[in-house]
Amino acid sequence: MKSYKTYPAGTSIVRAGDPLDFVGSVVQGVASLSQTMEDGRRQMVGLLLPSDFVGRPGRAMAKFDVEATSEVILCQFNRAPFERFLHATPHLHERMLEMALDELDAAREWMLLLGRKTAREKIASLLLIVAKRQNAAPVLDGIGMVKFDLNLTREAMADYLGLTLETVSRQINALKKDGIIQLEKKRQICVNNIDQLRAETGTDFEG
Amino acid sequence: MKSYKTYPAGTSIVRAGDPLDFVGSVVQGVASLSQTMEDGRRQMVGLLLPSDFVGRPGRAMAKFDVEATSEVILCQFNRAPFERFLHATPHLHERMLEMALDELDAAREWMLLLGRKTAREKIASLLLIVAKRQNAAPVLDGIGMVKFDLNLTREAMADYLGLTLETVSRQINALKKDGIIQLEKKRQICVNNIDQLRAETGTDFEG
DNA sequence: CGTAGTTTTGAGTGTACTCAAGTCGTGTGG
DNA sequence: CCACACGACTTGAGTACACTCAAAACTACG
Repeated sequence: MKSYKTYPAGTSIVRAGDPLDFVGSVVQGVASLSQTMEDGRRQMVGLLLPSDFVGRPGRAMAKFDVEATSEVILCQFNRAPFERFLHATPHLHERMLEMALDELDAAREWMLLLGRKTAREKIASLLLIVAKRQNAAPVLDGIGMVKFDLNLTREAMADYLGLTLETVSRQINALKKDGIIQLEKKRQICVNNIDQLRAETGTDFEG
Repeated sequence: MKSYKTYPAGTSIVRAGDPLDFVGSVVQGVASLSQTMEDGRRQMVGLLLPSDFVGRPGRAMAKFDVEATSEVILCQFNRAPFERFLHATPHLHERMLEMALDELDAAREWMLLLGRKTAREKIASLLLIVAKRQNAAPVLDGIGMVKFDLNLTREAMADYLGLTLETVSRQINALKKDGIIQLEKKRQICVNNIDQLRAETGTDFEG
């Protein structure tokens, strides 16, 4: 019933429309949930980090693509036995409801970003979110200096933010030129002052 | 514990940040769930039609604005007794989980619209969604002629689609000039051929 | 008939897109 | 060890789609 599986970076975990015979959760790595239009336009609709749930109980068909952005370790459960267990454990529904509602809130905040924020605000918001999730404690310190890895290509960021990869590149370099961030190794971001970054997101909390 | 309340069109039902002491569901009318930035930019993150749930069990503070777009009748439950009832009725969690997951899917499809669709595709998608929800059966008939009311101002549509009201107006009139739709009374839409409209959405299913 | 709200239309602008070339970094094979 | 190739990233020039600002037309209502 339960198994661990490793997916190399860049590979597909599930494709939209495929039968989906398992559910699971991310143990390690970064996976993305996305949607693609016939002409190739792509929109990421979720960033799956460790502890995030994959799949939907009660649905046999995948609705979105799931891809391993970095190498991903997934803890998988076969769907049928998992659902029997779910029904035998009423308390679990409550926990899953909590998780679904949290994701729904996050999706709605993302809608504000996609619909109304400028390219610069989108980039700043993404950096702030990733900084928060990867590095929860230091964000709160007084000086506000934070360093973290951004395990996403420019293209993945673009798909997440509803931009082109060129615009992502230009805006990241603009933030760097303005002294908001520093780049050490292309994918490693150093934020000098987290409040300064927050001011660039356009919104107070989240971003 | 349970009561019905009527909100006139254009009034606020809940404001983000306010204490929220009830949950409920829409009985009649159209309400909107939205977020506003300090400088006034606004993004609708949900369209609440009859049968849709309002509020989040377990949270005392509203995270989004809820407004009556048309006159709205809400069936309300006080939060504390509702939550006691929820805990005494484990089966209810399952039902609420289903609803939350459906909303999450809808939110994710909306993210594709906001991030990647053109103004024309956005309008066509909105019209198709409202047509489906208000008028489920006729959408499926052979000829594909559908008539329905669009109880939204141009501004509300703009906030939902991440556009300006001027762009909404221009695109609606463009669809009319191209013979995809007809306008009877500004807010009443007549779709000649639903498949033609679907072709304008950029995606297969939903829109 | 006048006023306020909504919608349409016009003209000009700007942000992000497209297309294209060039640079950097890393891994491979001669 | 260097040459090369490949992918990721950067940078530039030109364009287009949607935005902004402004005015006019339509609607509803007192």
